[in-house]
Amino acid sequence: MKIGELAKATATKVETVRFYEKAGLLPSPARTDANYRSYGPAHLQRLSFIRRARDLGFSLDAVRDLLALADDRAKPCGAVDAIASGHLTEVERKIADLSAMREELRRVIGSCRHNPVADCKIIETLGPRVAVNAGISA
Amino acid sequence: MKIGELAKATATKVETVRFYEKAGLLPSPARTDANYRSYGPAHLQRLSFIRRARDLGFSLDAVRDLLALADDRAKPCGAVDAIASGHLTEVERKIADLSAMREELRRVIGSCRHNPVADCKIIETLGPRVAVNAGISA
DNA sequence: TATGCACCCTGTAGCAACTACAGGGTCAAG
DNA sequence: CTTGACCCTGTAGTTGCTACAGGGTGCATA
Repeated sequence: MKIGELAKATATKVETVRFYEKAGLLPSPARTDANYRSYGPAHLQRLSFIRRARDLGFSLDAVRDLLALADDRAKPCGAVDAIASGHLTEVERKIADLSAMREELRRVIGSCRHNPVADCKIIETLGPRVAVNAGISA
Repeated sequence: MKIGELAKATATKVETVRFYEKAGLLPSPARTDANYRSYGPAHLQRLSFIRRARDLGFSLDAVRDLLALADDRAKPCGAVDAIASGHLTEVERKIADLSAMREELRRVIGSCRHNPVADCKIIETLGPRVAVNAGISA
């Protein structure tokens, strides 16, 4: 399959596919006589892995690690586990942050309708979270 | 107060404060004789607003809009509301995605201990989400 | 056969939002 | 009077793409 098809199949832009190749995440495929990239099912598999991992918030570096581990199928699973565990912690933190944010946005949106900005709670909501213990002189 | 104090008070790096100034988010402060930036409480207020909004995932553009609206306190609240609503949708999507991810990570971490990578579920878990309706010939 | 048009190629430059120097100046303490 | 922590400007790097520019390929259609 050609790059455009692969891109479509994985909801990726063509440029991004080439970017992943240059970044060493996706192996360079065979080329046609016309120098077109020619992908097989393994590439599709791998790119969908990459996309999904990226969607799930793994950095390209983390994806690289994961792929390396996936390729070396004899190795014990501990390393994968470590990456995933580290990531889980991060994900849980993000969820907590975003949940707090969601509540504030809801509150803001709920309290904010049809009022002039002067009465808009968003400014208050977002404004006054200053670090206290910093010894500021003004 | 000097830039280092302001930075500390808002958990921001000095370079980032200067970056916000150059980006038009934080007004240029007065300077001392030594050409040091000299900030007042209004700057502290505004920077804490910026930091918090950024923390909550607003883009610099959105923050700029928010600040403009906050400055022009006569305007109706609708525009603020629109920005916040748009952002809420995004946040809810992110939370949903991350929650799904958290569940998968937990499952993976639970099932993956002490096995070789060949039996590691993380690869399966991340792999086979391919768009179906794309008319691929292989 | 020609001539579009969609697709492919490489390479480089740009985006957000910082972050990190390099190469200097300032100032208070010891 | 020097040492060290701070400040200044400016530029270049980072991540993860995205968007050209300037060209080549392949297939249908007039």
